[in-house]
Parts: sequence; C-alpha cells; structure tokens
Amino acid sequence: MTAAQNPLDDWQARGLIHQATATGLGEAMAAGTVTGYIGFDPTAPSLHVGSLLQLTVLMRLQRAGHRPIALVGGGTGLIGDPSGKDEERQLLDVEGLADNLAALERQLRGFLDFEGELGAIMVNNMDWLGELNLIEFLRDVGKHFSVNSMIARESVKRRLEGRDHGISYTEFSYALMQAYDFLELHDRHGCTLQLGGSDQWGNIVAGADLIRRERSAEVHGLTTPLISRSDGRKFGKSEQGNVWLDPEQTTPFEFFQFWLNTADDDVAGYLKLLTFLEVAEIDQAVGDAAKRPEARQAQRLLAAELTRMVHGDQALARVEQVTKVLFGGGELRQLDSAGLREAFRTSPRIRIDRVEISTGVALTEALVRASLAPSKGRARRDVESGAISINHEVEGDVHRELGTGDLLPGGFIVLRRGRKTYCLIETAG
RNA sequence: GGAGGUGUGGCCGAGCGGUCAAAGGCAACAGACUGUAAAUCUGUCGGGCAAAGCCCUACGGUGGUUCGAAUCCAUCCACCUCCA
Repeated sequence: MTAAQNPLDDWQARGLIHQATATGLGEAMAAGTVTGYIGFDPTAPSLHVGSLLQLTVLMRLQRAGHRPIALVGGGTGLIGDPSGKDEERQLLDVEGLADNLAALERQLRGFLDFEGELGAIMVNNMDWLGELNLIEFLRDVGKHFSVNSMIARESVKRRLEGRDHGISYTEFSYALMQAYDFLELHDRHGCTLQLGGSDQWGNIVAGADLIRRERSAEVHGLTTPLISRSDGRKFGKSEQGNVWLDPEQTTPFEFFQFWLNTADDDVAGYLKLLTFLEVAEIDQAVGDAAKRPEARQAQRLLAAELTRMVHGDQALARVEQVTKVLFGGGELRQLDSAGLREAFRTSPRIRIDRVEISTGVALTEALVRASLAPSKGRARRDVESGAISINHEVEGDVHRELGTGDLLPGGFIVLRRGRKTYCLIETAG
C-alpha cells in the first residue's frame, strides 16, 4: 500500500467533486490515513452503472492510501431514502432485502482490497440500527435534529408541498438513520469522511453535524456530481433498461456496447469520472480520437477500461472478439466451431432440434422463436423490408426455410434483425 | 348532496350507425445515408393464415336496439370540472 496522499487535486481535475465540506480534508489526507465511507442501498440484486461512480471513488480512496468502508444499508434499506424521490417508496420485504444484501456485498468485495493494513471494511448498518432502542435514540440522536431545518430540506419540502405526495414519518426519519451511521462508523472505525452522490449532501451534512455535537469532532463530507448525458436523457439506461454490473443481468457484451455507444460529447467526461487513466492521458486520447471520430477510439477506450474493471480481462477479450465478428464484417464462416461458440457466448440463443432443422424450419417461425420478432406477421414484414439476415447474408424471401445447409461449423445459425439484434440458433439432439 | 363532462390502439388525439383494424401526431421497428452517432428521408406499425384475400380480437365493463354499433339506448365502473 502506498503512503497516504492527497488525491483531491486529481479528483477536482476529473470533475469528481460536486460539493465538499469547507474543512481541511486535503490536509488530513496529506497528513495521514483517512477512513471514508459510502453507503449502498440494497434496492436491487445488483449494482448498476449508476453506482459505478461511487464504487470507483472508494477505489480511488484506497489507491491514494486511505481506508474505504463500503456500507450496505441492511437497516436503512428497510426504511427508504426520500432523497431524490417524488413519491413514498414501496417498502422492501425482508427476504428480498436479504438476497439483495448478499449480492451487493459479493459485488463490492470484487472491487476493493480487503487485505492488509489498509484493507477495506464491509459493514451492514443493520448491525447497529437493528439494536437501537427507540427511547435512547430519540433522546441521544433525535435531540440534535431540528424538525424546522429538516422540513426545509429540498427533498422533504417537495414532498410536503405536493398535495398528492406526502411523506411518511418513516421516510422522514431516514436522515437520522444515515446521520447515525456516520457517527457509528466514526466511533467504530475512526471514519472521518463520507462520500456520496450529490443527492446525498443533506444526509452527509446531517451526519457531520451529529458528530460535531456528540463528539466535538470535525469530519468531512464530499459529493460527486450526477452523471449527465449531453442529450439530456437519464444516464445509466439502455434500451433494455438499467445497465447492471451483474453479468447475469447485463452481459459483458451488452455492458461493453453500452459504453461504446456513448455520445462524443460525453466520452471525455466519463473517462475522467469513471476510469483510472491519468487526466493527461485521457486528454491526449480524446484529442487523437477527435481527428477520426468515426473510429470512436475514445469510446473504445472507455468501454474497454470499464469492461475490464467490472468483468475482467478474459471477459473483455471475448467481448472484443464478438464485437469484431458482429460489426467488423462477415467472416462468420471462417471461424471454427470453438471460435463461434466463444464469439456468441453472450448472445441470446435458442435451441432447435437437429431433426427439425433437417426437415426445414420456416424462417418466420424461427424469428419468432428467437424472439427477434413478436409475431409471424411482423417477422414477414421484417424479411420483406430486408432487415433479416441469415449468417450475415440478407434474406428477402418470406418463404425461406432454414435447413441443414445453413448450419455453420458446430451446428449454429446466426439470425440477425437490423444491425444490432442477434440470436444464435444451436442445434441439439 | 346537486349539475355537467370524459373514458378510442404503447402514449396523445380524431371519428359519432355501414365505406373503421379506426385520421393525424408521438413513440417503436426496419431500410437508405452515416461513425454500431445525431439529423434527415422512406417503409412498417393488433393477431393468424395456403395472404392484393379471408378469419379472429379490439374503441372502459355488462346488457340491449339494429340486417349492421367505436358510433344509438340502459346500467355499472373510473376519472375530471363546476355548484353547495
């Protein structure tokens, strides 16, 4: 582990800092090890790309020689954070939450180093929130919170004004829980820094205030900006919905493609926010890429860096191979069976009986079964408009049947609709 | 409690007895162009089939009137506006 350093200048240069407490965080970081935490909500069984920024911030903290704490909200998850929400949340049920927590912890462990002197720490706030005594909590913690200032907070105010929204006492209390988390981590692990997205600022400051009052200690808070898109749409969603870090939910191929499709205007910012490449290196790469925008080198760099970080070198290599075969030209027949299998490892696939193939399967039928078309009528229209290709060759005949002659080495057929939608047919039996 | 209005395809919105699987717009899908981009243009856009045709399902629910209903009537449901 490297000696502690102050990474704030670098963070500033990357645009990572949205708001920070005015106190001497930089000095503290230069002087010695700082322990900082970020909380992750167990609202889903996987993190998605929206959490990636927080994740990398913890990694940066560790790389700069400080100790990161990853907190999973086993307790707060039962309450629900009103920040940034217009409506009261559906309470999560206990079993679902337990599954989410386990998955979340598993993921987080993959990104941080838990070994050694400055090893990361994993905590679950259920461990202390679950044991709280209501009377004591209200006396010790509640006493430090003024309802007057709590209702002045933007996230609460919005909910008080909207006559059809409202906010329950449950969610109103959320800020106290999170503030208490900070205090608890301060006591348990000497944590003096809380990081988070810009929507967490209020909760973070509440925690810092609590610590100042209860422990007379000065602690720090820092928030990252919301990742935006130049076209104004919400970051983190593809056509298929959320982009998850779990390869079961979003395949490495889809993950890679998501980043590869980043708009030119966004790519430099994302590289700085999310990758560990040096700022100068990024500027250089983006500058070079701009000379030949069609090659989209900057997007390739971004996609490669993040795919490697989340899914590993092997997955990246596979994904790049798939990308090359799918978008680089039609050399499908040159690939041997193993290569094909590898290239389409992450593609959707269906099985069709070998016997069935040998007697002929209508193309329209196959398209429906492959989920490339919702109905045969639709499949027919797609074929007529030249959208469908078999093994990378456009097929315009509606009455075309798939037969053994279409099988690639290894017994596959590659069906494609449009440019980007694929399905692999495997034969079985 | 009283008066009135509205409910149409993923969304908005026309239609107000047959020619309506329902104008138009948006979204979506595909094609051309391109950089696996944006914009633009073109086509498609409920489902099925031996398909320029036929059949099924569909205009909030149910039940009627009619040769025939998204369109008329009754009733129920939902939402909205106004009055008190």
